[in-house]
Amino acid sequence: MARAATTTDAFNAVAEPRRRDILDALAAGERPVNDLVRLLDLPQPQVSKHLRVLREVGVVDVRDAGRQRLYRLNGHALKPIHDWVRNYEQLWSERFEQLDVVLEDLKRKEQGDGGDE
Amino acid sequence: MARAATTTDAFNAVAEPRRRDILDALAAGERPVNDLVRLLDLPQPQVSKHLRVLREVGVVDVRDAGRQRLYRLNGHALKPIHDWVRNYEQLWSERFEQLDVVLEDLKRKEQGDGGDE
DNA sequence: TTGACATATTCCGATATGGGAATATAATCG
DNA sequence: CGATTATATTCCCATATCGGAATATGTCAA
Repeated sequence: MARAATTTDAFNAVAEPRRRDILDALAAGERPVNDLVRLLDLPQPQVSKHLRVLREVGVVDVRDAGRQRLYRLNGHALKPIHDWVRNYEQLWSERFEQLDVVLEDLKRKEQGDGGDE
Repeated sequence: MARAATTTDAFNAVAEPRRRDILDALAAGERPVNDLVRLLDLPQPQVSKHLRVLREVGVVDVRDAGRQRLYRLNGHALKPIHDWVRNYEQLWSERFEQLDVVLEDLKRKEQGDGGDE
């Protein structure tokens, strides 16, 4: 097998920076494809292809509006990513770094206890 | 160009579920490779390969210990993912969903105001 | 209908992938 | 030293990718 398809997951879909850019642009609200083309300065077919991937993973929804297709963010599909990475948040939070300092202190004290050195 | 290398980003590195499993296992603390092999029930070469990717992206660190190599999580490298996805958190938070209800109410009222219907 | 606009799909090529299997490197033990 | 343990690397292959270019589909307007 090769690398998992981009349409497997939100994780895989969002690994592509252009697709994150698209989502960031859609955060402001529903937009037609050409809006995104202008905003991101990408060829239209590329944008359509990226949108297809995002749609297949459920992170965007589409709505027909005359000859336009309005894309809208569906944040729910990003929740698994958030839920996963959230477990590591403490590893860089300030409070945790403070805790680190305290633990270092304790360790040093403990060692001081053991010997007379 | 093809898809971005897995070693480009934390985003790309972490798109592979086995690599997330490895990180989850390392969350409990430093571990030698064979521990991971047993825990994840994967062939040892695979684990080593995944670890290489994770190392290149900086999400794990290694330390030599005799004939073992102890891998340790480096959460900081995951912060960009957290920072990005965090902006969307409100889209599925309960408070936001409550707000949605309120906004719907307002809209309905407004429409009721406009006409006599 | 014909034309203009908006979007989607298809074909192409270069590339990196993850898995399997085999093997290489490195460190320790007797 | 040779044997064993722990880990890393290499080779092979099937596959999906992104980008570019061209083209297809769909919708409105005159």
